[in-house]
Amino acid sequence: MTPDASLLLHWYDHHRRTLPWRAAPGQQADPYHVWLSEIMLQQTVVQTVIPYYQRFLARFPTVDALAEAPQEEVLQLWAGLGYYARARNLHACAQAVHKLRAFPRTVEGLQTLPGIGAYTSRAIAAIAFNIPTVPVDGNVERITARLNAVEDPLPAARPLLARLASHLNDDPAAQARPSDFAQALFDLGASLCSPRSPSCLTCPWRDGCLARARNMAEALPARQKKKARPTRHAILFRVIDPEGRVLLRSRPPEGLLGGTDDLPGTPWSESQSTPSPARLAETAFTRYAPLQAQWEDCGEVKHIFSHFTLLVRIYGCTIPAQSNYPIPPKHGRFRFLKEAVLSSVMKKCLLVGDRHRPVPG
DNA sequence: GATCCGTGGCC
DNA sequence: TGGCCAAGGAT
Repeated sequence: MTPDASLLLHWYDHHRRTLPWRAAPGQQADPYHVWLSEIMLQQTVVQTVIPYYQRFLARFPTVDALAEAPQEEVLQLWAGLGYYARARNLHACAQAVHKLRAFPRTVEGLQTLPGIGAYTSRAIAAIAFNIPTVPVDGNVERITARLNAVEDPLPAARPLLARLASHLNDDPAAQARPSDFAQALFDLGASLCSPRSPSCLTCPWRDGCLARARNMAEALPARQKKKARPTRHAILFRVIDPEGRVLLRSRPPEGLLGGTDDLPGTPWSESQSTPSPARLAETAFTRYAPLQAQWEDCGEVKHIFSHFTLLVRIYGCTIPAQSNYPIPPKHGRFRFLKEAVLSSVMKKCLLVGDRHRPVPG
């Protein structure tokens, strides 16, 4: 069914959330602001994004400023947000837009840019350029699954939900305010039509909603069961120099935590092929330690990634002043914390325990 | 279609 | 505690 768009827009006019990247009512949003926020919001909640968004905008007021910045600085500002390919693509996209002199104003044109896919292209087109299109994110999938009582599990139901969602735009009232309509869908999904305990009683679309009629809103959309997360183990070494710097490597530019810095140590092995902890430690000290030292156990860090759990044992040592310990470059170089690009997992690894810690920065 | 790719909050 | 989920994209 196609619900009444004017009911949703009326609700939105009274319950609209104020967000840093949103234009004031009746105003046109800045495409740069919309794009930057949408990239950050991919798989990331609003409250996490807000401080990052503010820092980015303060440092890079325009897309050209972002394009001209060194990638290292972009990554540093991004550090902690996760999915670091987004930062790489963000930078590449800024440079492409800089060359084009402006953001493309069509869904197809936007989608040719790095980091902009089916969802983000439509979000920018609708919000920044007022083009009548429905961006289908997790919110819109959930709303659509409930309106139509679609019981097929995600992700297989995705094409069906996208097709159904596109019909939300059939209502001329939606096409009259594409930017507001898209954002109204997000606000509805974030507040009333939430994943758990949806507030159907006050929903502007309660009357036509099949899931509500069948009392199954909370159970939708169904999802395919995810397979269990394996555990990987590693031993990492925290070497502090007399100035309080820490020995850090640069990770390869692509792949897991691409472009961030990390502590030297063993590979992050699968638990299957992992020898006993004692054996792993022995191998670590002889094969992977950056130097021979009296290693002190600084503790364990557990970190959950999207597709595996990491258990890290940290061993630390502090190099005495006026001494010379040659360290092969493959183990990294000494850096102050503020010079480093630190993922959340590495921040944990640097802070655990109370000895052999780098100076705060 | 399936997999890889972070992080933090919630119950 | 552990599983779930969030304004997805690239390969």
